[in-house]
Amino acid sequence: MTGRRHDPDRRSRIIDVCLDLIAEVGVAGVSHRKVAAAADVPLGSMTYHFAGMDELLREAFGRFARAGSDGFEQRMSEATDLESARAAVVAIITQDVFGTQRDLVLTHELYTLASREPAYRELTNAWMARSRAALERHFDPVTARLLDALIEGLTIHRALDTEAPQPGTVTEAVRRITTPA
Amino acid sequence: MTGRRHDPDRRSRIIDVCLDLIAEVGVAGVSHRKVAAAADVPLGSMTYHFAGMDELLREAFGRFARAGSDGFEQRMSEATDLESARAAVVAIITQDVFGTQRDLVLTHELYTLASREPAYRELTNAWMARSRAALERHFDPVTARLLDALIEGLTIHRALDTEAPQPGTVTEAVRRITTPA
DNA sequence: CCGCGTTACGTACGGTCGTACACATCGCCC
DNA sequence: GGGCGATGTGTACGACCGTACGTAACGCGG
Repeated sequence: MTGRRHDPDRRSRIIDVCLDLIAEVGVAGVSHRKVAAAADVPLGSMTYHFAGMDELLREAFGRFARAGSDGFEQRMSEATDLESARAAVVAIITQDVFGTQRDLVLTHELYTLASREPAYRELTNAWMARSRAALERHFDPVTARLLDALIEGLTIHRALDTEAPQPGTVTEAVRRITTPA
Repeated sequence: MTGRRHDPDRRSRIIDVCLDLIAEVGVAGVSHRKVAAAADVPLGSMTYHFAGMDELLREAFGRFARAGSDGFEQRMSEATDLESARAAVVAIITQDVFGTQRDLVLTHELYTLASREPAYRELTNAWMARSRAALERHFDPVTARLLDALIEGLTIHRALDTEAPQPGTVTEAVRRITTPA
């Protein structure tokens, strides 16, 4: 039971390093050998800890999705009224969950996998469900759904657009979407 | 006797087949050999027609982006007033540009590349610029920008969400975004 | 009809990949 | 202390990869 020689978080570290590597070279460029080298573990550790590349990828993106979801919920839970809820959504879009280039790239990689393979779609579905639930604490279901889509779209634009976005644009979009007829 | 010798559209066919293959197995799963087999051309044709994998991918996604852009412009050009412009946007989201699973997957693959490599970001930027210009024929610049983001977001949700979307949701979203204070 | 440049192809090479599997190293129990 | 499972590692194998390059098939001016 106690027989662990070294490095109890090795498995977890491999997963983290794998995410970093994906952000850098893409899922396409990741290999057992590169992850092993980056995590400074022997190649044999890869097959020892993970049944195959799929298992590693699924665990890595599972962790990533859960982390994003947690940040989202946290941010929304701090809002108390309509105005602060709107502000929370703006914060999520402009600085929070996808603030870094790393997270933006990882999000796209995950979506790409999800668009083709059902196993990954479960991850994105769970993520979207949690986001919507968090939004529904402050908005009606239809608005929550639309907001969720808007967040997605504005995030992507922020990721790909080269020209800097207007500061008030996001605020304006959130205001319009959260203003029913 | 070796047939095939003269085949003027070969290069073009390779590009099309490459897109199909990407949709099926992802950029990660594409190789010169697989494309050659799928297009029924010898392996040597790959290096003959394309300097390398990058060139093939860039041409393929260039064609894809231009096709999507064309459809977008066409659809918007048919609108004559505010109401028909709104309807055109709804049509784009729900049935048109990303109507097929193939196109959805390809869009994500392109975004993933663009999020990491500037060469592909030029493609997505040109695409987004054309979309915005088409929208600005009917909407003010800020609204056009927001609409563009909304289209992106709703499209992604349509792609990944398993549960069927409410029919009126998209219409409602477009109405809200295109209704300034 | 004949060279001959252009176009296109077949193949072979060096490299990276995932993974299996023999083997080393440890803690524990007797 | 000595065997013995459990835990972890090093390495080798076969598959697949991109690409370079020698060579064959063609069109055409002479």
